[in-house]
Amino acid sequence: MHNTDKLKRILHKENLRYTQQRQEVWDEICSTNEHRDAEDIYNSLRKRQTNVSRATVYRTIDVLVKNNLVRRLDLGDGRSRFENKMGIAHHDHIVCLDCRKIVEFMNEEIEEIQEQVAKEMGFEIVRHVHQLFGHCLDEKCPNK
Amino acid sequence: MHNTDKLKRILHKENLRYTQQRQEVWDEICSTNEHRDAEDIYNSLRKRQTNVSRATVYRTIDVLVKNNLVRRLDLGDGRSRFENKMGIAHHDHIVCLDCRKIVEFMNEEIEEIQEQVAKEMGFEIVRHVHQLFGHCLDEKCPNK
DNA sequence: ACTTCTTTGAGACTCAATCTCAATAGAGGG
DNA sequence: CCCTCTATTGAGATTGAGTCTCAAAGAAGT
Repeated sequence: MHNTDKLKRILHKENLRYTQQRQEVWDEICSTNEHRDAEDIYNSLRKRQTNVSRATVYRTIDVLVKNNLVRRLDLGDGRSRFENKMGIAHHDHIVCLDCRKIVEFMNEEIEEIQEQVAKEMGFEIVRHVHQLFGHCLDEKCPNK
Repeated sequence: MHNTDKLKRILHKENLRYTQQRQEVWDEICSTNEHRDAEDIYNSLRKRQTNVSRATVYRTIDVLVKNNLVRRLDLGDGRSRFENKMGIAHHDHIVCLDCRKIVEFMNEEIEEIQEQVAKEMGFEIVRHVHQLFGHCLDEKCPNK
């Protein structure tokens, strides 16, 4: 995997050292496409005997987010979720209020209009948050 | 002012009592169109000799938000902002990363497309969050 | 006025996230 | 390979927004 190279590159750029712990955190984040919070990631590491402290998990995630290897997701419930961003196209999220399922969506038209709107109002967009909350029509969803 | 009527109506609907403190909090929120957090509102009340406890401020805001008199805004910085919603049309927000200025925007086209997208993905939207973060081109902005 | 039930306030508590600082460990030079 | 110079780590303390507790105060109906 080139996960190691990628990590080494950004650490070097940031004048940070390549350490076992940072590699472990990055590996763990790359291991799934779920939307996990820092505590989940910390627990997954412990479960496989990899002891990285909570502080290091948080610190490493910050570096990864800053360098666009990871995306921070704020769903308004007080803890940040994280998703691996490597080779993943931009998208936003729809969240089911009943089963907490998170689905991704992407609409080029919305992206363009929002860019246009910002321009008209004298802003240069750096990032955006677009989340839809509602009820899914899934059979297995507790609401049905 | 009909602020009193409106408040009394929702308190009655919720089987809650009409109290001086709840009126004070609601009045304070109605007094500006800024996007303030709970602490700001609490401090404003104290400044004008109106002693309402922090707990009551939070509790009252929750009731107001639940009943659509107030909107809760989560800008991802860890504290909720609130805005009076009375007679205010729906809108979303653009935030300047440099001067923290908050500007409102509304685009019917985006609203329609997002509704369409959700439908296609099997969701019924209840609410949404759409925020743009970037740099404003204002002369007075520290970035310039 | 009496009774009942809700609300309030002060401060304790929660929980995610950040900070502290002594001990540990990269990375380059000799 | 060792040494020195820093950066990093981990355990636990701390922060800060928000919530909870519970005794005292206050609505609202009779």
